[in-house]
Amino acid sequence: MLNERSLSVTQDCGDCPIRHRAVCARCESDELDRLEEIKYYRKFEAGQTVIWSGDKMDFVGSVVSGIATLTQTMEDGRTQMVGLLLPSDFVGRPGRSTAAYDVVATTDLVMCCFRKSPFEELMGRTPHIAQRLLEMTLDELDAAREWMLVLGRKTAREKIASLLSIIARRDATLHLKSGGGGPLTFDLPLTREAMADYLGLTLETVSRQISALKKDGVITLEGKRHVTVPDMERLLEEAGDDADGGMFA
Amino acid sequence: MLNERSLSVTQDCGDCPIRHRAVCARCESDELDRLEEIKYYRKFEAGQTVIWSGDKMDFVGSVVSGIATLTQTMEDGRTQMVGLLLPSDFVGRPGRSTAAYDVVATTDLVMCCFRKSPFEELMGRTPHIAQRLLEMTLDELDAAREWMLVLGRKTAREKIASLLSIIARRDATLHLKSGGGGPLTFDLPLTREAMADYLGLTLETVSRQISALKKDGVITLEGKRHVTVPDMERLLEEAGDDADGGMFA
DNA sequence: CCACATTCTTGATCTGCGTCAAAGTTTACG
DNA sequence: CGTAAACTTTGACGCAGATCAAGAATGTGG
Repeated sequence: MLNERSLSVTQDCGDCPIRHRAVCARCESDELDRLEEIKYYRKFEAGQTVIWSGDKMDFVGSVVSGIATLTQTMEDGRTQMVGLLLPSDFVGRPGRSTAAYDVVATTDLVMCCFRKSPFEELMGRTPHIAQRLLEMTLDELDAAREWMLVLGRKTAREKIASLLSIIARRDATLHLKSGGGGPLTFDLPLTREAMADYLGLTLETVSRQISALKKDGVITLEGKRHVTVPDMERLLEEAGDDADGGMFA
Repeated sequence: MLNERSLSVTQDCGDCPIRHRAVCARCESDELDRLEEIKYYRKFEAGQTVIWSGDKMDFVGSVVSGIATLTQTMEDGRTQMVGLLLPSDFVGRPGRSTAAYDVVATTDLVMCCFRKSPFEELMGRTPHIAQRLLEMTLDELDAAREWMLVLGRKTAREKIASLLSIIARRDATLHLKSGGGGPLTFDLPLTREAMADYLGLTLETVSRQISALKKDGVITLEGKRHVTVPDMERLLEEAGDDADGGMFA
């Protein structure tokens, strides 16, 4: 999910997504990569569903490129996004055989998968992998809890600002831009509806609040998706975090 | 946090909370228990703060008895509970030295703690512990995501019903009551305000919705805290989950 | 280049929940 | 046992965000 640690792993991983440093960054071994026989790629087009909640899931894997979402849906159709999967993020859990969420590709997506049972075996033999996975899972747990605050207590405007902050920060990390005061620029990888599902809002409210932030000079829009943030501090204030501490401490 | 797996561990643990089966349920070893020199108990009274967000945290540990909450607070005082710690639940994370949340005892609380660095060392040597911790963390992540749906998409009434369902189910598990149609009975371990903080509501709304559920015969109240659920299916419907599947599938 | 589907914006109106206020109930303590 | 503190309930009212509705912008395939 969206958080700094898993992103810095992406950096580690460099342009070599095949070697699973995301999972095995700390150990010098390449055991995972030797497991050619249980490793395979899967490609998805934007909009395709990777797996449905409740389906049998006989693999685990990580995102190589593209973006996927994890969503939960109630019978009456209300949906809540519970995670955003970025390159290097891991999906699936050892010890469970069915998917707990719908996983949907929002952009074209490449995943690198391992058949589950050999992976589990490997994990039993290789303490580093379990430890690395634990670390990543703890990061995701922190991100999920961060998001609980956003969902439970923030206003619509703050929610939008929080999401934009996170995306801006991710992009800054991915592209190694300076953290200093200069303007930041990025593309929204999500439709208004997907943003609404992430934020627990309606797409109309998302649209209105983005317009409001634009009107107030917090952001600039070029087209519907390309965002410029002239002053990151300002955006963080709008998000309800203190400028330096808080969410990104 | 509140979920079935960590609770069933409490069962495993029986009345022997000192042996950390919660962490080490699968392995036959008792390594953790041999580490007397790094293990110590801490007791807290209801209302006491175990640790403040941002404080240095040089221990990890699990709850032996009582209940604690994890909360996040914004500068302006808005607070969101992000986790409920029940007996056998684990606090603290290997690899991080400061607390990410306020941890507060809501009842009298006993925790069994380990100094962090020896624990981490042990974890490095003992794959089962890392694996068990991973499993517990994944359960917590699922619970957190479950809660994101509650916070983002459910109505006040559904939120209350969801919380009551979870508490009822936990109690049923702890006391090994039958899952069948009979009435369930339990005490609320939280004030209205704490419930509000968990649900992203105000305490007034919590109070009103509890009154409404009482009026509609979904629950019965004796005093302010003792709840009877005549028909669990009904409560689950009110929570917006299908009666059998959904949240507790 | 045009038709048609998506996605997005904006407006008008409605409503669930928050806010403010007051009083009732339970618990704790001197 | 009596008084204060903490917790809970209930009411009146307002507002943030949902809902309903209509277009505008953008993209896509023929």
